[in-house]
Amino acid sequence: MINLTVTIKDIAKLAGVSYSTVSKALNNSPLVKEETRRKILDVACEMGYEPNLAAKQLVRKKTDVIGLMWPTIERIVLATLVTNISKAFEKTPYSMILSVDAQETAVDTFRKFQVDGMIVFGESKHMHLYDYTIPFVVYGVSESTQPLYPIIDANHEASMYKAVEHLHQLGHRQITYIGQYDKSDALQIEKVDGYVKAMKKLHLADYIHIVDSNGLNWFDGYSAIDRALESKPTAMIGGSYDLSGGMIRALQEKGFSIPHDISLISYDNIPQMANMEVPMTCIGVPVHLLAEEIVQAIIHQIESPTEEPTVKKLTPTLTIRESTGPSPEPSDS
Amino acid sequence: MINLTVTIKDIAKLAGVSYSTVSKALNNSPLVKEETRRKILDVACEMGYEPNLAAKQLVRKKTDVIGLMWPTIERIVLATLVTNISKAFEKTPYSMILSVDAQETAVDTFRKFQVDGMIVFGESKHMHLYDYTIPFVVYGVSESTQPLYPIIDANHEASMYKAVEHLHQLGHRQITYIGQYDKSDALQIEKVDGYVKAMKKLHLADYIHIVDSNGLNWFDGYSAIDRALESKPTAMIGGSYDLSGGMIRALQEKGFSIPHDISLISYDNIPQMANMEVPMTCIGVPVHLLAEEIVQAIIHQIESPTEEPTVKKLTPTLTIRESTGPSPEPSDS
DNA sequence: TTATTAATTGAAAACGTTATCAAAAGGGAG
DNA sequence: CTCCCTTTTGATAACGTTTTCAATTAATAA
Repeated sequence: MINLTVTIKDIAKLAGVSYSTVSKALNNSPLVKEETRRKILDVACEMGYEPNLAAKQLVRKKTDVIGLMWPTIERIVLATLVTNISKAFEKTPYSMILSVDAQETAVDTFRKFQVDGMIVFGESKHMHLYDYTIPFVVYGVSESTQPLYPIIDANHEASMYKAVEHLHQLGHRQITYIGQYDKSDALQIEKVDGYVKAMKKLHLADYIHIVDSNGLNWFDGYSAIDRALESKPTAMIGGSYDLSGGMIRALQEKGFSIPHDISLISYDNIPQMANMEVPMTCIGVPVHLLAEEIVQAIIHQIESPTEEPTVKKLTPTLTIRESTGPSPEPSDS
Repeated sequence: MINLTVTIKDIAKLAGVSYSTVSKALNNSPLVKEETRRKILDVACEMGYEPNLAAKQLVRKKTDVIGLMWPTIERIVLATLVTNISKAFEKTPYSMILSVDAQETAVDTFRKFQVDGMIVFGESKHMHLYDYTIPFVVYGVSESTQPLYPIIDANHEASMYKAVEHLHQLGHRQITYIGQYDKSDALQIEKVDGYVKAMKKLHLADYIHIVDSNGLNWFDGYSAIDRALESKPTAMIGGSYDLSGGMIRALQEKGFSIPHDISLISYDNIPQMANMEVPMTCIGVPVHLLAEEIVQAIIHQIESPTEEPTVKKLTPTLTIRESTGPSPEPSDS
């Protein structure tokens, strides 16, 4: 049982050494003899010692804490990423705290806490985070030119290419895309563009069919199916997790068997994809890798802050499960 | 612009006073003359002074920070509550940090940060949070006997009564309930029980009709409508926000007009209810009040921790919007 | 005036660490 | 046995606050 009232001095007394030696021992300094280190550690453990973060921070001027700004908590899309980032931090000396406040408030809170760095979801045009001196990285912003801050993002174009390519290799030609086509949402547009480019590259330009789901929720996918079926596709790509859930259900209700009659690939590479009504083949950067990269990026930014900011586009993975199979039609194209 | 390198001593030098006086001035101590206080505050403001939390914490042994444990971040139900709690804290001297880790990890993190208190969502049977010395309150646990820790919860039975009563007054008799009936989920069961009790109390026992939605998502509500219509109801009560969204859509697709043909009340009292396809009449504790109560409870718990823990059941509010109206049938019962 | 009290200010200790040196102990070599 | 060098340990000064109590100043009464 941890006891927060035990200090380094108590340990020193019990171990019969000076408290500066205890400090060194606890920080694995090479300056202390192995034997005494062992003894000190034993005593510390026995007393349930837990270092006082505030005291440490006061002298080190470092908190080993990173703040994650997530003002749009109601939009669940990022929840899985957040938990994965949290887990990724466990393997590092850093811990993470989360703020759900508006960006201005959040950055103030983090400054008060003196976090060593920040992770920012999306971009806020009205804020100049780089005016502050806290290192930060941004996730999920499309920016190809020289950025003002380090950006981590998935390579959506490459994702779409992999999806189309996979279906093409299985003999599919009529591959229909269902997703949101909202010009103000750069991320969605990038997916659509990626789909179009990939189809063209694979000489499937004639088969391009984009169905605007008018949203990214379950029911948007469910109700887009009728329009999608107009092109008599043998395969479909769903633009996001929730969307694909609705698509599966609608197809099954109409008597289609997946993947026998129609193959399905979904965007977003999260573990939940394996637990859907039909285990989903999906593309995208696996969310635990994404988390890992984001964590690495911010730590790098903290520890060598001088470098020029770069955009890091992560290579997506195609995760093949049971929702894709060979095209039912003879591929006589 | 805030400058974290400015200390109390810098201010003292510039203001021509001792740094202990500065400390008092900044803490609004009555021991310092108004005139000097003013001057010090001016200097502090001009220099962009921000107190060092670590130093403060070291001597005060208090952080003014409260930790919120929310391990099931993927279940969005509580997101609105979290943002409201966060906002509620803005009016207090406390700030909030969030941990999405498993309870064991979360409590360790919070201990390290030396939070003054914790808010726990739901209960974890395997953990004895009261073994630790940090004050905490629990939200959303049904427990009527003498609890081991302070509990805040909505009065679900009273909620249901208000809902049924409202519909009854509008002349409705056949009031059908759609919700999850999962025996292992105490909260859902409480709602169903509340509905049954209310119907009986209002002499509507013959009209009781419970439709198990087998879940709490949008589509669960959507697809439960057919079964609900079997009893030819003039009114329905939906067990949660998402559920009600699906119910509205299904009813509209079938050509029912709300509230002309069928009245609808939803459980959960969140602002989003006003923005649905049909602005929803709803019951439940308004989420901002709930947040307020939770915040008050943990602060109380911190500041007078000796009292016996109690269960606080909050009185629900019926918020009437456009989804309820008079029964289309003559109320000749 | 001078003594007495009240209002204001300041000096210094404390909070629990880390970090920097100086001091002590140990180990060879001459 | 002494000297020097290496290893290990310990004193002490920070870090930026709050808090306690002593010291000063101002105000009042005698």
